[in-house]
Amino acid sequence: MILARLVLGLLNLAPMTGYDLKKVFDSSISHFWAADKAQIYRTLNTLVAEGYATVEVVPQANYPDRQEHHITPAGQAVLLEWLTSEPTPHAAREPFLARVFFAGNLPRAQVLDLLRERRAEAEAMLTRFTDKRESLRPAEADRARYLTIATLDNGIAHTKAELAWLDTVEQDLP
Amino acid sequence: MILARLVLGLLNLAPMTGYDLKKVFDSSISHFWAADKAQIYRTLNTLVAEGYATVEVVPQANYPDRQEHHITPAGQAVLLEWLTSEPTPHAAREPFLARVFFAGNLPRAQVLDLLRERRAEAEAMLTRFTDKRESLRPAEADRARYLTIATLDNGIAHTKAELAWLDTVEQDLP
DNA sequence: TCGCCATAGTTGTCATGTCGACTAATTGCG
DNA sequence: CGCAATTAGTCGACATGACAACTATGGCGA
Repeated sequence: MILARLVLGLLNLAPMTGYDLKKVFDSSISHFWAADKAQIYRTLNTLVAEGYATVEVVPQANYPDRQEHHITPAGQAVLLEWLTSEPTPHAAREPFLARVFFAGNLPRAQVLDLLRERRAEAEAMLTRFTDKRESLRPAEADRARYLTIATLDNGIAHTKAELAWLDTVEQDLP
Repeated sequence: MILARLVLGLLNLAPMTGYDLKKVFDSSISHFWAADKAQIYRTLNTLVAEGYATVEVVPQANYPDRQEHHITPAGQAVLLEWLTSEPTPHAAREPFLARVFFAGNLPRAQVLDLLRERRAEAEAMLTRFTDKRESLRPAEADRARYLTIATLDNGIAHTKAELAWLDTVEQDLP
């Protein structure tokens, strides 16, 4: 489970509850990973069962108890191992390109619709990414911070590449 | 099932067996979709059950019978509907970026290793893509052909963007 | 006061993907 | 001659993901 590695990575930065993790996934991580709430909680359970994390129940005054999960040394070991292991080649899966591939029988106008919808999506993504990027601007001297920002820059670069591709296809489409 | 749509798209180009489909997926489609053999055969079964495809058994002299699957008018209808329907936003999932995000504690040299492995992968992809692109060069006047080539160009554009991103990260990494 | 929102987490079910083993005939290579 | 590869397809089991419903509590605004 790769999600287990990501969760360990986050727990390594700070102890967190499943609820916290979900929020981090939806904010800082959303540009390269999406995680289901139920999946996160189940992953935490397996991590505890495997000894890669421990739970500390923190009572709160007006809110439900926090089940704070802490990474263990064993957990840090598998995290490190994951980071340095051979990457398994990522299976391509691009639903939009699938549509484009089969859109040959459609009238030209409908193909252009398809492309314009994609453009709208890409433009929305680009503004989201650049906005976030602006808010993160300072402190690039430390490596960890530089790398997290670099993942955002990666998203920005790819989104721009997508827009440039759309430019040429919209122009040249016979 | 989105795989069902892709299979319908291919059956719409020509009647095929599951075996044929697998080969097409692994050659013409591999740059944007990966499909498991078992999954393809099961998808064909459901397509037949739903009335979107029919089977024609074609005996062969020296090889096992071919179970040629043909798209039906109903199948063509759902294919068309898919092509023109709202695209469902694609959940981001980039294992490599996940590693980069958490690689902050690693020594600089190991981060560079990670990046160089990625570069090797990207360069291999780029040559595969451009090779295929060379072999496909002529006949861009017809829209269907243009679009299938455009999906390849999309892969090339993104791979180049990835390499450019790697250039700057490898240079600037603190 | 009613209902919604935020906090925090659980459970169930279905869909989809993944991996590997298995059948079976034929062709080609060394 | 033997063995691997190609053609063609099937089956079972498990992993992963997705979606929704459900339990609780307390704060806040209309």
